Amino acid sequence: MDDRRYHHGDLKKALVAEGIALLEESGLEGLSLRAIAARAGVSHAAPRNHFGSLRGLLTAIAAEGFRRHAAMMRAGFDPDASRKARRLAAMEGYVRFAAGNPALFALMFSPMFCDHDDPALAEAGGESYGVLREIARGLDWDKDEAPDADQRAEMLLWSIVHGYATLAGTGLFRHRPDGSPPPSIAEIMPDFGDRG
Amino acid sequence: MDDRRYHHGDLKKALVAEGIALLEESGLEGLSLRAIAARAGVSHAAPRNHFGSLRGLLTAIAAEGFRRHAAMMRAGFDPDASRKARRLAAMEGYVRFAAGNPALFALMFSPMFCDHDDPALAEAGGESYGVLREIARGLDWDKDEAPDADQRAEMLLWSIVHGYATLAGTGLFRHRPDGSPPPSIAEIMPDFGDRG
DNA sequence: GGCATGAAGTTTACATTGGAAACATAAACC
DNA sequence: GGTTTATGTTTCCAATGTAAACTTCATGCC
Repeated sequence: MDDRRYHHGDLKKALVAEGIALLEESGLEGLSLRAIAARAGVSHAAPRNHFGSLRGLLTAIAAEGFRRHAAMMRAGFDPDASRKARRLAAMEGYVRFAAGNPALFALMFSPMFCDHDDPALAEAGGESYGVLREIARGLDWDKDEAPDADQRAEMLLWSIVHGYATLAGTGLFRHRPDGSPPPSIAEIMPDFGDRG
Repeated sequence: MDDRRYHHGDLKKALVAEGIALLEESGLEGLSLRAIAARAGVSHAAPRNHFGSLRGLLTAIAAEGFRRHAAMMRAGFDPDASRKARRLAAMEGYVRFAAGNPALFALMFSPMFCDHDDPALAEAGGESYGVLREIARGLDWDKDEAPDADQRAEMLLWSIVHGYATLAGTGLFRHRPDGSPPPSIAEIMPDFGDRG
């Protein structure tokens, strides 16, 4: 294989990969269409053929991010564990992803950079949300008798874990009086019961 | 007063005000140093004297945002109401601010745009956080006996309300099956008790 | 095999942006 | 009254995303 060939082979995948790599090396501010293209060894106009615009490329990157996000949530999933344990494991995966990929995580939830109406992104996001639905099911909290109990349990759980991940990632949580790192998500998660 | 005078008078304040206005008119993507300067009727190099760089200006804008944020949280504060009622009122203020000023809210929490180490921003943010501490005090949840119960109550409350505000603002919460808007923060907030 | 067709990349050009430096104006201070 | 310093302006520059014209190459058809 000649590595100086005119056509790249699978530039689409390569651009997404290089974009993610660059994102974690230089953060969101270091990201640019030209930098990504250079890393992939193509001209800065090449991405246009595959993604239309920078926004399109970022949207594809975000979609890949959601796939990895979902995977990391599922990573600690022990099917034999209690529902409560699996719930916490998934939440910790959520937070671990945000902490390990801060720039990518920020991109994924920024309508400024990526287009949440894009079908591919919506599907990838749905994959991630699916895990959340799974662990929210059966969550027993004080308002469970009402009609949309399920949706509201999902929203509560999502709010807690997303808020924690975002604030922790932004470095806004203060250290403990003794200088140790702030409490983990497990330490602030209320001990909700389970129905069924 | 001649409005063509060379010196502006209070350009510093004007730039922050125009920045916020532009932010809510055109969103974060419409924001630029040159656009703000033009709105204030000065050249694009003028802001440099007061803020050093675009990042400095955005940081000042974020600080003003936090002041308004704190004010809106305090807006529904009835000193005679129960602690629980005040807590919910402040949380609703938090969410209302985010919904009413989506771009400013996003800016305030984006380390990409503003410098959270800036003393002025830190102080303004502290003002906002102070309200949160106030309403978190006495929150009775299942882990309250432990040592840093207070900090953990603050973090939990903050995570819930910030997560909700962010996700709702990004439009990620789905509408109800019947088409009505997603549950409010009051509808998903667990009914924690109060100590003391 | 030869050749049209279109996908995939490159080159060039352009408007916009933030920042830097040199300069102009006015206010403040002695 | 003259100097100094804050405050704005002008001009220039490098970087960025987009667009259009051009090039290369793979594919399908006769």
